[in-house]
Amino acid sequence: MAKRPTMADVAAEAGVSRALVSIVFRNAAGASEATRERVFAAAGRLGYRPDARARLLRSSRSGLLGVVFALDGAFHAELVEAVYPAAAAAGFDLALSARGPRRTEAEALGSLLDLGAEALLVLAPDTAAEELAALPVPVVSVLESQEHDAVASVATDEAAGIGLAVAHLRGLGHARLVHLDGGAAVGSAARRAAFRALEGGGAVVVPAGPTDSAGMAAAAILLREREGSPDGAPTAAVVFNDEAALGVVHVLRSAGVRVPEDLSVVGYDDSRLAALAHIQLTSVRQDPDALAAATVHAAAEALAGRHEHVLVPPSLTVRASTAPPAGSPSTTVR
Amino acid sequence: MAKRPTMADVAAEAGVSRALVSIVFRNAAGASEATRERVFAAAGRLGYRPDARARLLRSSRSGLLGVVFALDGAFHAELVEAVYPAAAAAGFDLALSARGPRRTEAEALGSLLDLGAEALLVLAPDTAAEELAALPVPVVSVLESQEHDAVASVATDEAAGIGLAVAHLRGLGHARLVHLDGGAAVGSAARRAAFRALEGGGAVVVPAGPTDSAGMAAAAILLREREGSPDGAPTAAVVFNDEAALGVVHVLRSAGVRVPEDLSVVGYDDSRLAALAHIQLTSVRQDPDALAAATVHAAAEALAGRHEHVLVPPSLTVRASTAPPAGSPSTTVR
DNA sequence: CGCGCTGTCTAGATCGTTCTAGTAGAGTGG
DNA sequence: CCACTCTACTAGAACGATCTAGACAGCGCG
Repeated sequence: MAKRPTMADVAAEAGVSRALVSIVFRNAAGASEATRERVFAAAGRLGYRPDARARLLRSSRSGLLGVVFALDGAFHAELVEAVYPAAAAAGFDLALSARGPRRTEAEALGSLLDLGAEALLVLAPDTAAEELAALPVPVVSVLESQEHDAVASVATDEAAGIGLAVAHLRGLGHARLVHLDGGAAVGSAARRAAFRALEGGGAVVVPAGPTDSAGMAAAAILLREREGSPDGAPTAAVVFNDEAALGVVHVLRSAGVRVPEDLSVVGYDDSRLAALAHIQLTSVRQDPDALAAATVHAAAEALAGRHEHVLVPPSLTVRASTAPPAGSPSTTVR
Repeated sequence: MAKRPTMADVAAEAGVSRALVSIVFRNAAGASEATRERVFAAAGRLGYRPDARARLLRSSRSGLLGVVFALDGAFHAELVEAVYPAAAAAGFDLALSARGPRRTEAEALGSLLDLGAEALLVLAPDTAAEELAALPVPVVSVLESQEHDAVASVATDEAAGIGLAVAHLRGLGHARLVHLDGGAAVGSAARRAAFRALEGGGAVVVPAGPTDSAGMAAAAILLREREGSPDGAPTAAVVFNDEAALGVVHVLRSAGVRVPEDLSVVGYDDSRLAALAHIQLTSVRQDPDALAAATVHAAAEALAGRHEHVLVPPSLTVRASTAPPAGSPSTTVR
C-alpha cells in the first residue's frame, strides 16, 4: 500500500511547480496546452488524485453540499439518486448522511457540518424551522415546504397532485370519490385540504394513515358503507400513499370487490410498490429530477442569501388500478 | 452568517495556546482538569466545533470509513443504519456514497477516496475483486463473500439461511419442498446450491428471478404442475427473496390456492415487504447488527493488513405464510 | 530602446488542525 | 545547590491543497 501521491510529487515528475499542477487540475487559466498535457501525463503515471480534504480546507468555497435523508423514507432514495447528477452539473460535490431510528437528525447535520458542507439539503426535516435557520450554513428543506424566511424549501405541490388524481378519475366518469387520508403523517393535512377544496361540501374523507394496515382498516370501513348503500357508494378512491393503497386493494379484492372494475384506486408517490407487477397501481408521481434540480438551485440561491420557496408540480402515472366506473358507456359498449 | 470559529479563537478566548486546545479536544494527556474545563467553556461560548477537514488532513489515521451502497438495495438501508453505531463504537466516522443507475460504483468509490476514507465498505460490490484489491485503501466486501486474499468480506451464510427455511418447513411436517431460485441474481447460485445439498438428488428447483414478476411466472409453472399431479405436488416453497415471494403468493391466491393452508411460502431478506400487514411472509432474516459489527471489525483488521472472510449466521422470522401441510395431524386434529 | 502588456510560470503564505520538540516551574533526592 | 524527573504548557513545522503577488520572456508600439 504505497503512500498516496501528492501534488508535489506530480510537480516533480512533470518538472513544474506545485502551483502549476494546481492550476491544471482546477483547469484555471494560466497554463499552456503543452504543459497541461505533460502534467496530466505525469499525474496519470503516478495515479494521482487531488485530496478533497486539503482542497476543501483551503478554498473557502468548498463546493460541498450535505444531504440528510432517511434510509427508510419512501421517496428519499430516488430523490438522492437524482440529486447526484444535478449537483454535479452545478459544480457541487455531495456528502450524504443518514438519519433514522438509530441516528438523530441532529447527529446527521453535525457530521455534515464537520465535513465542511457549504449548505445542507434536508429531506423531510424533523427539526423546527427556527433551529434549521440557526445553523451556521444555509438550509434547504426538501419535500416539506417551510414558511420561515431564512430556510429555503422545495416541495411537491400537494394540491396539484390531488388535483391530478381527481381530474383523472373525473375524466374516467367517476361521480363519487372518496379520499383515504394519511392521518397525522407529513403532508396528510395538505392533501386532505386539497381534496376538500376540489370536492366542495360533499367531500367524503375517511381517516386512515400512511401504512398498509391503516389502509386495510380504512378499506374495511369503506366495505361496510358499500353494503349499507350499494348505489350511493363511491366508485373511486384517492389514497394517501402507495403503501396504504396496497392494503386497500388487498382488502377489497379479498372481499370480492374488483379493482378497478368495481372501485378504482389511486395511490400517491409512485414508489416501487406501485410498480410491482401484481399491483399496477395508478399513482401520483413526484418528479425526482425536477425536485433535485430545484433543490440544487435553491441551495445555490440560499448561498447567495436568497431563500426560495418552490413548489414542483407532480404528474400522474396511470397503471391498471383505475378504469371507468362499472355502469359507464365506455366499459359496457365495445 | 458569522465565520466559523477556529481553534485559535478558542485558544484566545480561553487564554491558552492552540496546541492545548487540540490536546483538550482529542482528550489526550497533558492538560490539567482546570484548563480542560476552561477550554470547554470557551469553546461552548463560541460555538466551536473542530473542523473535520483539517483534522483529517493532518492526522494520517483519519478514522473515516467510506460506505458504498445502493439506494435501491433491498437490505442496504437497514445495514447502513446499523453500521453507524457500530462504527462510532470503534471510533470511526462514516462517509456515505451511493451508487445506482445514475452513479457508477467507480464514481462512488472515487469520491470516498477523495474525501480521505481510510478503508472502504462496499455493499454488494459490482466491481471485480482484483480491481477492489488494487485500490489504494483496504476494502471490505459486504453481503458478498470474496475469495480474493486482499479483499476482506463479510456476508450472510446463505447455506445456513436456506437450512433454516428448510428445517422450519420440515419441522412443520412438509415432505415435498420446492425452491424458486433467483436466476442470475447475486447470491442465487449459493442459495440454490445449498438447497440442492440439503434435498439431495430429488431436489426440485424452479428457475425464477429476484422480481415479483419472476415470482409470478414461476408460480404459474408451479400451478400447472400442481394440476398435473395433485398428490405429488410440493406443499411448501422456499423463494429466492421477498419480492419474488410476493408475486408467488399473489398468483397462488388468485388461482384459489390458499397460503399457507395449501402451500407454505418462505421468503428471504425479511424486508419491509415481508412485514406488510396483508403479506405476513415468513422470511429468512439477515441480522443487520451482527453484519455491521462484523463489517467494522473486518475493516479494522484490514487496516492492520489482515483480511478476514466472515460468514454471519442468519435467523428466521416466522409469520403467517407457513403452516403445517393440509393433511398433517397438527392441523386436522385439535 | 524603453514601455507596457499578455501569457506562462513560480515562491511563499495560508486554511485549521495535529504533532514534534522543547521550555518553565515544581518537586525529589543526594 | 545541582541534577533529575514530572507535569503543564507553548512555538512552530507539518499535512496537501489554493491563492496572491510577482518574475520572466516575448511581443507590439511609439
